[in-house]
Amino acid sequence: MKDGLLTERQRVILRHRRQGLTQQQIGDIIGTSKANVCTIEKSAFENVRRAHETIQFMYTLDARFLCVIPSGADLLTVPDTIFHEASVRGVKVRYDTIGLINRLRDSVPEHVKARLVRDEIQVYLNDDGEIYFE
Amino acid sequence: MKDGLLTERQRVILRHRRQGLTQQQIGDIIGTSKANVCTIEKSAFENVRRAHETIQFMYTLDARFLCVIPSGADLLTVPDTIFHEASVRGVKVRYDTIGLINRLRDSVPEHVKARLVRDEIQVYLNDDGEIYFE
DNA sequence: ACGTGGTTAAGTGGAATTGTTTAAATTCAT
DNA sequence: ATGAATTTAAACAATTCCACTTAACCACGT
Repeated sequence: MKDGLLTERQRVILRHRRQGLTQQQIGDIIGTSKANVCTIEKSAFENVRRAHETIQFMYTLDARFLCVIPSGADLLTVPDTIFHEASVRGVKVRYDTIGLINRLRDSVPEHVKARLVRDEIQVYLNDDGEIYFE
Repeated sequence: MKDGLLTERQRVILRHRRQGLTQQQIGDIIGTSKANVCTIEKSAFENVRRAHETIQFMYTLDARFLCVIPSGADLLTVPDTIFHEASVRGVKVRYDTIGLINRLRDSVPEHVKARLVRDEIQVYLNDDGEIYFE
């Protein structure tokens, strides 16, 4: 029954940082190097990012699988695919073409390179038209 | 650059679970025992709980320390303590007495037993009157 | 050019997590 | 109360994560 993702060390550093202290100052206080403070702070942010991603995933549980975008697809063809699959299921997607592309880029940027889909992407659709990528 | 907290195994089990499958059925599908499915599902939920707690903590970063509720305090005395400390700082709490108690129970249920505060609770206050417990 | 603040990379010891099995215990509907 | 579903405990190997050091690198303002 541990508490959050962040370690005591990570929390302390985030707190001090929010107070405006420099990494060097924090290092002096907690007795370590500025490089170490930097590393710990970085992994703290990484943990927060993963926490968000995890919560995001839980939303996709309420969504149903819609389709898969194959690796190598042209990014600009993705919205039409999604609109079509959604209309088949009788659901109106709550994004337009541009909105969908932006949503995709925000959600799984590591799977997109310019106009190219570099890795296969799973698409999920909510009853209220929300879209999730994975 | 890993993605969320949940492992592939944990995500698959949560998905199948949401589809209504039993642990035995899932065990057959992914090739392991029902006991193992249970364990993995449990640790998945544990991870989700920690994700929530983590982003909850991030909110407290924007908040300032308000006061500490000592272990053994009567739950019903907590709101008045908080209202008083908040008014000293010139901030209007955005909850009434009942709302605060509910907020507290939702936020740190493991620190509350009936009317008794069993473990010390840190209280944080936002500029807009939001309250966070830890 | 120097100092300050921040970031990065490689490596290390120790702690924690994951998936697993086996076996026992518990809940729960019929 | 019988059986199915779920939960728990203990133990284990493999993996991952944490904090840390050292040493270097980048960007800046003076």
